[in-house]
Amino acid sequence: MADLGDCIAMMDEGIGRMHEVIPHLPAEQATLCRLMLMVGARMDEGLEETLKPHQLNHSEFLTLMILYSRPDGSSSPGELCEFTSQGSTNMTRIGNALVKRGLISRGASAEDRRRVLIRITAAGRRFVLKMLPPMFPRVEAMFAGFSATDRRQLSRLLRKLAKNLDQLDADDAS
Amino acid sequence: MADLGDCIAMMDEGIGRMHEVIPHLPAEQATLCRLMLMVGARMDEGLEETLKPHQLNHSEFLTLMILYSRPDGSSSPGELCEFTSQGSTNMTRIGNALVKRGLISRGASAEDRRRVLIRITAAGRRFVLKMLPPMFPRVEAMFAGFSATDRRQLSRLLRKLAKNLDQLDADDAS
DNA sequence: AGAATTTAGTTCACCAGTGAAATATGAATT
DNA sequence: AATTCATATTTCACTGGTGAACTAAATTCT
Repeated sequence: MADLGDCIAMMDEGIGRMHEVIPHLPAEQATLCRLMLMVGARMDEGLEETLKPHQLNHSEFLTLMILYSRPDGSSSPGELCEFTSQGSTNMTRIGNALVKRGLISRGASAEDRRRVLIRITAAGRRFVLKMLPPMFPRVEAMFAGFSATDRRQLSRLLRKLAKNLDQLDADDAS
Repeated sequence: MADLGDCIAMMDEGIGRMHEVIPHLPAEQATLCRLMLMVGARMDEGLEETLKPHQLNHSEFLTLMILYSRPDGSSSPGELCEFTSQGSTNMTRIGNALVKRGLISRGASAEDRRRVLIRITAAGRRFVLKMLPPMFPRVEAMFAGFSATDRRQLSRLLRKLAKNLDQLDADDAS
């Protein structure tokens, strides 16, 4: 796998040269944009790699974590789609996969029988409790050398960025 | 498309509840991790959306931009793989697509005939110069409300995070 | 020089995810 | 009761990307 540092160096040079040719290019913002994309993608790859031994992919993992973190351990496909940013087509497949492994159960809701009720099983909970702790050291190592202030700042800036992105999406839609 | 703000609120609650059950969970780092993944993914979606009218996907765009930003406008598949973080298989397909549209040219290298020389064409340059400027407002809007300090901080923190990720990958490999 | 190894790219078969359309069913509105 | 709307699933065709096997050229090692 290529070094992120190298990719970043390449990008800095590249954007620098582009900026000379296209003076009104917002170089600083473009750089931040590319940084986010690169680092985000690399984190995703890392996570996917971590999950592989457990035979899970990112969206299955996320689905399971949402269910686990729910007070009642349950949700509906639609809601899971929303919070995992997955399409319903894919959520059906994710559900199939997790049901087959016995980590979740799927049944019709009592009140509204259009709805499907998805619930994490006892085995699912055990699975999460077993697979999660070994991931902690890696997550901590990612932020090695980050002061408490650094972490607060990063959190603040990412949330601010998220808000701007939501605003952009809202503008597009209208 | 679901609101990022909602997803983030969900995550904050979820990680909070998990933290009660699993006290040694590194909640702050996990939150930062998820924030990066969510915001990164959303930026990726936005970019993909922006590129769709031009019939390009992210990796084709990136490939083209790297070539454009090169002093001599040329590179090799292997090098492009490295900096786009793509596999060679996929780079072959990207090349096919861009050649078919006349945006790049592909030929055997004179010195080393295993190598393939990829070069952006005049049409490719015109294409970039035409499609790029309309993207600037969006990039600027992403960082609306970011002070100069905010931007510097974010850049610093992302680069730091990148360094840690490289370190982790290096450790894994050894 | 000749064999073995390494490097660069391509081809092929596959997987994960998407978007659209069809189906089914229940809920809400009138 | 009929219409409209909401929820979920399935199927199908498609995109983007990957791993494994393969080809060809160059480099290294006797």
